[in-house]
Amino acid sequence: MSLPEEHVERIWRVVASIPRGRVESYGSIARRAGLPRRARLVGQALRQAPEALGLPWHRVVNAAGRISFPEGSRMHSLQRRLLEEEGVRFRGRAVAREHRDAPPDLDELLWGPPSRPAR
DNA sequence: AGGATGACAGTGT
DNA sequence: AACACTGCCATCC
Repeated sequence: MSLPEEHVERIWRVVASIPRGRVESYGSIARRAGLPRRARLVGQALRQAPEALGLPWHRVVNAAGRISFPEGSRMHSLQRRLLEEEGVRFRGRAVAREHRDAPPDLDELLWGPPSRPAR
């Protein structure tokens, strides 16, 4: 089986939509691309992304908020530098919470999205 | 053909 | 917080 070009492009689009100064996890990106539970595909799609696209690949971190390249590797330091350059701060090895995707709160889980029309 | 390998994640301890 | 284990799936020997 190969990774359908269609999937790859949806992933690229989602990554392109991550605003400056914020980060998003592989899993979250996969979900938003309509590929739930397939976080690994995000990494693969990113790996084969042409440089010319100018994707903000550095805004993609793992679920723990940490950079997935090995510590001390070139890619790791590059990613960290790019993030810090756009104002992202770290707490230890993880991106500070203020830059991560907002966790769904209990109210929303129980009551559903606020956009639902009131009776 | 089949096992190892990842730019991962969820759950359990 | 750090492991260990399992699910995941395209790629690469």
